[in-house]
Amino acid sequence: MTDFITKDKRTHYCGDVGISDIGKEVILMGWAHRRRDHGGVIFVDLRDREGIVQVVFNPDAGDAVHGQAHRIRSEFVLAVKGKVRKRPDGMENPALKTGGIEVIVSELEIMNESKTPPFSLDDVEISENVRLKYRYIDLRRPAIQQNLFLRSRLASATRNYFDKNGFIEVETPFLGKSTPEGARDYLVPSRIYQGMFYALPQSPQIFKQLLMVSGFDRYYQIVKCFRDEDLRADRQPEFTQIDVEMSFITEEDIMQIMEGLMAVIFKSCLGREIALPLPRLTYRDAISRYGKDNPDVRFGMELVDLTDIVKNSGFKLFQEVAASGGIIKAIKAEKAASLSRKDLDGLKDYVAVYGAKGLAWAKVNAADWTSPIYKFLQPAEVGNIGKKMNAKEGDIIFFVADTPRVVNDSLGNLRLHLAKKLNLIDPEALAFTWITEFPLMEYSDTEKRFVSTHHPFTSPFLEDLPLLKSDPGKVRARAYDLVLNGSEIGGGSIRIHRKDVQAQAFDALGLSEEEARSKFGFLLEALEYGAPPHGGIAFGLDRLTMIMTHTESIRDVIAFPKTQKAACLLSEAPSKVSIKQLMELSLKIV
RNA sequence: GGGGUCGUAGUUAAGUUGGUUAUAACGCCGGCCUGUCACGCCGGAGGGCGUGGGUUCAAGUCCCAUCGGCCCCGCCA
Repeated sequence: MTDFITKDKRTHYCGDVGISDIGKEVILMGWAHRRRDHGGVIFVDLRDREGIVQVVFNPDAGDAVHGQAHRIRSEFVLAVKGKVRKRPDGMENPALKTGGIEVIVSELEIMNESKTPPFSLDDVEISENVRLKYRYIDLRRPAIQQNLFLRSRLASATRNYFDKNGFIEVETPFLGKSTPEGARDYLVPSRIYQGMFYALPQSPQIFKQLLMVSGFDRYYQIVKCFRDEDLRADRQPEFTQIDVEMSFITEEDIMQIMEGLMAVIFKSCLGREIALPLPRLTYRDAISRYGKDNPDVRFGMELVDLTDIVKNSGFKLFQEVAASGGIIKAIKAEKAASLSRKDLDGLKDYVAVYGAKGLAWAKVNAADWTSPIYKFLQPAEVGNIGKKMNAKEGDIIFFVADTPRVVNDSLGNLRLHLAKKLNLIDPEALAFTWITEFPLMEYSDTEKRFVSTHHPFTSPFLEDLPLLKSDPGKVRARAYDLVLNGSEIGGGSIRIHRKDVQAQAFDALGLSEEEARSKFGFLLEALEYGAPPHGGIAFGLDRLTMIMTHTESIRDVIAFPKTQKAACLLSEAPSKVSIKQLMELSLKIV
């Protein structure tokens, strides 16, 4: 009897056995992916993380091998010893990396049996609740394993890059202090201080700034962050950031370092070259041309402002919107004849989600337009619009007239929607854009005050400082986001390093000195002890992995993700806790 | 907080205007089979339709509530 593992070590991964191993005796361990039992000869596809190889059980191998092989079922764990053989002529399987060879088994151990799995690893369309409940089986699927391997290589390349460039990785606390502003905190009750709570970090923001005050100069960390907000296809309550902070630098230095990181990551993980430097767009231009601050620039179809052309239009709606301070913008879908009348009407519902009360469209013909609004427009208007939009026969123009916010929002999203529908996006393209000059703060209708666009420690442009009191919405921030293929993959800023400027910022945010002192007192005090000029950035590791693996869901790049209701179907978290636990924390469920 | 969509054997789905014992494929179990690779052939088991109410002579099919998966708006500095 062979003593697998203790004496006979595995010699190869299944997927690594190849032509060069012909004639060798190998020892393989893995899972029975599929069996084909012919009564006589039995074939088993043996699978491990590196791939699949066909192992063959011949009747002449004896009962201890061939007899046992009849018992093998899906996902049994096997160890086999055997000789690698070139497959007989015409029996090769080109679909398999190892399809040129097979292993003739001389010894077999069934190391473990398996219940019949709830789903086949080959089925692609298993409902997600089943997949998540049996995540450990789901994670056996090669496609997901590939995602996690790439994620690991990405993290490794990142650490390597920062190590080479003089950065130090420092761990910051998970149990911290709840801060106002920003996302809802996950809270952790304190046993020792009854009635008090820690908060899990939304990001290590303040601590990394303190590390700059301490003189570490260049910090990075690959770190979990927690935000108790509602989930989306690209949002999980716990997610991973590549967090960076540097001292004695400007925006340019940070952007340059991060562009280098992107180049290294894409080169080492995917073999792709990134042309540097990366293109930039101001926030203002991004909104104006794409309607969003995370524009997908893999295709055109930019937003065109028609307000001047149609403000005196025969179409009353355009006239009224323009008169009341609104704007009229349009996008042009080229050669969009494939869109039916029904499609066009359906798009109305699509933009309604973003607050648009209507969506006008116009099919451009050789001499006129087919459009519900054509009859209201003067010929000169039609001509000017067509000219400004460079419209050609077969194009379709979409108009939205509303407040700037609604117009940009709805057309910006419609642009994306149409691009997908019309197949305008090259799935292999990598379109990076830096977005700069964000507004420092925006007015919040719900809070009835100005709130930070980025966070309250973001430095304003010095020349805009005087506006902080008079017109806070106009102050530009020294903040920057990196957008890749329409997804915000990172963002950061130059921080305020002087206490007096920080106080002005808090003041503009409506935070009193006492409030600021009680919430951020330790940071304010630190700024008084020789804080260097500093700034940083944080990247979303999960989103970056999504783009690199072409996955639609963040759950496909996280080993054990939460559902949209923030539950773990595998472990059944969250769960009730015992009265005893509650008592220790002096908590009562209301 | 709101909108949409889905929930029927282990899995993926079908299920007519409510009407006998709820279909299929794959999987599973048993038998046969020495070159398959989605092996093949023969036979078989398996669910009462997410859950709880209601309407009806009769409910996967209609109504109400509720639970859960997914997508979106709000939210996410």
